[in-house]
Amino acid sequence: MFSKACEYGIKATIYIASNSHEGKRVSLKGISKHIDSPEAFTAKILQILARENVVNSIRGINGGFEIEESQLEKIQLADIVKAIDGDAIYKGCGIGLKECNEIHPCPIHNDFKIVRNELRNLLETTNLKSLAMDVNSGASFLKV
Amino acid sequence: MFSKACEYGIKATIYIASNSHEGKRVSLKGISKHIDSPEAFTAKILQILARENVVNSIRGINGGFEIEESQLEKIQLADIVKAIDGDAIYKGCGIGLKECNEIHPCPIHNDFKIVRNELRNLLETTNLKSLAMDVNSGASFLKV
DNA sequence: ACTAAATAGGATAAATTTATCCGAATAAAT
DNA sequence: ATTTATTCGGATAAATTTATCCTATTTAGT
Repeated sequence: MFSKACEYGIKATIYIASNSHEGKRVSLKGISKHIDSPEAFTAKILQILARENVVNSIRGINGGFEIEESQLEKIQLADIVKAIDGDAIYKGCGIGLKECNEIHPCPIHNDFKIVRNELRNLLETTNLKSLAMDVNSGASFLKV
Repeated sequence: MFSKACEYGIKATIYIASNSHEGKRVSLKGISKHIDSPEAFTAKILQILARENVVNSIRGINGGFEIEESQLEKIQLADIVKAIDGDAIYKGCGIGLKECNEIHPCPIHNDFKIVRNELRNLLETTNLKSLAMDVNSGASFLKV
């Protein structure tokens, strides 16, 4: 479904969010440890997310990654996915037709539309704050 | 969502089905032409599908691929996807946790479950015959 | 038997994704 | 100023996916 890079990106961002929500900045090392991801590869992904303004990166000693508290409710899962995998997954045709729509549908267009919209809805309406709070309360987990 | 191989596999199988439904056997060449896919790569995918008994392959002159009329209603999209990509896409965790379930959920588990089940339902209840008939009637398309 | 047309399957190449390494840049602390 | 901890970014490597090529095998027709 999502690329590995995107999976790491989602987990990393939620981890950063859950710490930012508690006023803590986290380092790459801490992130990859907590989400169980390869450090250098995770760094690349965080670079992308920082460039796309999903997370803030702070260089130098005591640096790391954080998200402004005020942003936590504004950033949606879709922002992360879009930055890393693009939006084909929740906008494109299920079997890769370039032109696939109501008047020129692929064979699974109508059924797939439902899945895609469900996914799109999930991604576009789930904000970081709620995800972070679930992790903080122990209601959900980022690894294993 | 699906791999390229799986997209080709789905399109190829529907194309074979739509011809089998009309009593016609089709060749690799004809398939890749009609679904707009690389011939040799498509051959590999058809090999897999033949091994998994999704399609029948007939070697030699006048050979090609076909599906028994009686099978058209029995084969579901899920059979194709499972043979090529496996079932992780409609059974696994959205962000790749090995253990992700009600008592140890990832942060998107509950919302993602809906998408996954919708997808699973689509794949497991859509049979080849209905897809083939739509293509034959001009209601849906396999390329562009 | 021979030929021609087709799939099977092994070897390999190209492209993309995933992953690592290392020096540069940055910033705080001493 | 120097040291130290950190991210940035370029280069490269490893793994996987996508794609091609070529020979073997199979089968129908002659």
